[in-house]
Amino acid sequence: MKLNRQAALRRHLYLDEAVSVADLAQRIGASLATVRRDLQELEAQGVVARSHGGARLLQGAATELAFRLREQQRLDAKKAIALAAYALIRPQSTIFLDAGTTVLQLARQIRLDPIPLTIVTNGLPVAQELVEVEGIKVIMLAGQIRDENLSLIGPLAEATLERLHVDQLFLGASAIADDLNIYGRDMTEARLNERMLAHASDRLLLADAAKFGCHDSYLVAPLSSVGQIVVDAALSTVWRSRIAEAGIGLVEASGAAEA
Amino acid sequence: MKLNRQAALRRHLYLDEAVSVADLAQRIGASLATVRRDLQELEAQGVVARSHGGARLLQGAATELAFRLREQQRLDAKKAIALAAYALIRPQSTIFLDAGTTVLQLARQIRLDPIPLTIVTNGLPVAQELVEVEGIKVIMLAGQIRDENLSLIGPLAEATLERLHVDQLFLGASAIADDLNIYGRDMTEARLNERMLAHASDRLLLADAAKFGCHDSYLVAPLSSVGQIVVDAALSTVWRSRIAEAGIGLVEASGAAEA
DNA sequence: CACAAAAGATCATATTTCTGATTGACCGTG
DNA sequence: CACGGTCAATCAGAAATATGATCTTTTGTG
Repeated sequence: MKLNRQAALRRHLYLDEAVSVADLAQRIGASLATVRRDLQELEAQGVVARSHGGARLLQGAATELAFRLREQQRLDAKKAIALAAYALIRPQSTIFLDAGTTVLQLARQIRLDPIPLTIVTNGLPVAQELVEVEGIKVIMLAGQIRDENLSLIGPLAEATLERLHVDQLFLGASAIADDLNIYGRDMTEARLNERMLAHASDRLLLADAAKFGCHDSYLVAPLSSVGQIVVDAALSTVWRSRIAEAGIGLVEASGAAEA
Repeated sequence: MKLNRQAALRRHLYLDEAVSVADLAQRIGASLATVRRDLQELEAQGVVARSHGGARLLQGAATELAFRLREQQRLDAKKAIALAAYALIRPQSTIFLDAGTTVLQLARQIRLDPIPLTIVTNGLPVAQELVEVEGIKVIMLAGQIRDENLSLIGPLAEATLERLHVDQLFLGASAIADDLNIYGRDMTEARLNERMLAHASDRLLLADAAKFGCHDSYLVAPLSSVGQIVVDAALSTVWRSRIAEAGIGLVEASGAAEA
């Protein structure tokens, strides 16, 4: 009850930047006193800043919230894809996990059912997930932390990459456009992702159906530079044939994913 | 109440490896049912494994618990030292924070009262603390994650270091022995710490009084390789004069420094 | 300085959570 | 198969927490 309410508060604050206490109380259906108390808590957590009459999200919390939301989008598809990708991992090998939300689900899967592996990643959440898991050795790239998705990027990350080679690369993507190219949201991260491709024997792209036919700002690499694509069942036949024409392997995640 | 009890459970499990439910109930002063429920929760959290009659800590949780305990030890002294060190930071500069628990307190202090800085670290908890803090740019070293304190170590970390130079280095230590050398608990990390010293203009050692006169396994560097030492008020006069003799600056943390 | 809106404090009620006892089910052992 | 020990489920009382109303204090505004 309380948590729902606070989540609703966050959502409204995220949507509206700055909202009055009275507004929030009305929208959520709680008393002014309760909203104030909730805002107090959120303030103590460093999520919001309060002023007379209202409150607004702190800049840091906004990006964190956006990340959480992105993580929840098409969660079932992501879990299904992660499960299919999990089946492709070879024990005792070295794999690379990038910093996307789909790949994060793969990390969760590995945590739930550990396989002896060396895992290289540039994603803080991925590392967090796999730390202290039995049989998993985690190696991180260097770099500057990108707040938006807690990835490590930049020259230092690329330099670290130069010293590594992995058996399998599991790559996420922001968009797979109609021109058969993979696109990303951040320039430096897109460039890093492109470099990753050169340092892996097998290259797998993890992308749910909604990513296909979209576009984003920065080119990562042509789709043909990956060997296999793991998608959920919702992918259109048009795209299936396109991928087949391009000679890229397609792995379809079966059904909905449950624990 | 409940949290205290569960903390007590963890502690007993940490001390005794495997303990019977009846034992735990008696030691903690709760009913069997309560202990079982608590163990259920801890099991769901992945902290313990239960078997008929008792429970034991999972290997991963043990190291995490040890870290938490270490973090709590002499917490007041660490906070006081962190506060004193905080005052020495110059805005707009680039500083290095190592992966120790004292330095982690410094990171907390910076988070509470942000200064525009570029912060380089090899500690995951430090990065976690400073991510998304206004005005702070966080850069991580590469490397393998060491479970015991979530630090990044190894050849990759050292290689990253080669590309960096910072204005100030804030170094923790496991022990400052009578031979006026700094010692560490892990060989690879000790070596990394030694390398850090070469890449900083100012070198500060953060250590509470209890660290002096102790010994540990791996040599980091001679004490004289740091320019200043930040300690709490409890440091003995013997050590004060020793440090003065060695020509090393001493910064004393004011305020509370009791166990 | 006066006014109104908002925030804080206090309190009684409602709700949730926690706890230990009881019961019956489920092992493994002799 | 009987037995001792352990576990899960259920329940009722106790304790903690959440909530909204009311009242007082603070804050911002003209």
